Amino acid sequence: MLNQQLDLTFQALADPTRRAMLERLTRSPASVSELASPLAMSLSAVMQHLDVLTGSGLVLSEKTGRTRTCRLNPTALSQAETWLNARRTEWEQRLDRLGSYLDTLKSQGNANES
Amino acid sequence: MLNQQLDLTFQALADPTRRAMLERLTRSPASVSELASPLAMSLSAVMQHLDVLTGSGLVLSEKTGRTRTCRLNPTALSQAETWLNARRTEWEQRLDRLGSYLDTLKSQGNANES
DNA sequence: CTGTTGGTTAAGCATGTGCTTAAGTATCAA
DNA sequence: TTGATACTTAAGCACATGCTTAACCAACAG
Repeated sequence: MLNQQLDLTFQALADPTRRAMLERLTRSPASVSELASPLAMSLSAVMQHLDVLTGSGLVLSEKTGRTRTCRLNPTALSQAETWLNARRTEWEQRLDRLGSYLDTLKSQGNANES
Repeated sequence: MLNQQLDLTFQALADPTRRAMLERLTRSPASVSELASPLAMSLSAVMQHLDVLTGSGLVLSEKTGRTRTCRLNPTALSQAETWLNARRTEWEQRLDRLGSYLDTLKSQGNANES
């Protein structure tokens, strides 16, 4: 299912540490220890966050020598953005329809009201 | 931090049942049992999902008589959308700055096969 | 008043999440 | 080869999550 992808993406985005890592990666690719250095937790914990991020597809990484370089993958990001955008758009369209419906009611009401 | 709001919002969005409830609410407001009827779980479970949705601010509800009517709150939605948009935009700006460098990297080392 | 409907609350349980420490495995440098 | 560096894996623990069932309360309807 494609929805499973959204599960993983939103779940990954739900943690402030992981969002901080993503914000770091929007500036430039980084190694695991570069990602870890500003964070007040063990390297192992950062690795586990990184697993969530790569598991969701939000982050790609490859290893050269003994360092792993991580970078943002915008595809998964824009998929989540698309879902949110669709919801907001549908909601606004509904509001528009409701608006004109209310307008109709109003003019009808003027005719029907005693 | 105001980021706690993002935690709650993304956490709420990370569950397929809750996203289904939101999609239902984009069409029209609904009562708790209307929200529950297409879902294969107890009313109590739906209530708990609803608590998460209202707790994140994504859904507003008010009770009249014995029925509670729920409706979408687009504000929290667009806040999450804004965060995603900012990340993608920053990433694209970075890509623009480094575009030719990435092309160089690609033609250098990566003999990418199917 | 009596029963039904619509919702709410509480308890319990299995599984998931976010850490920790400890013990690896490969590089790379000297 | 010896040792530091950069990550990796495993185990364990406290707490959160996503359900369940059961009991409960507050409108209505008859």
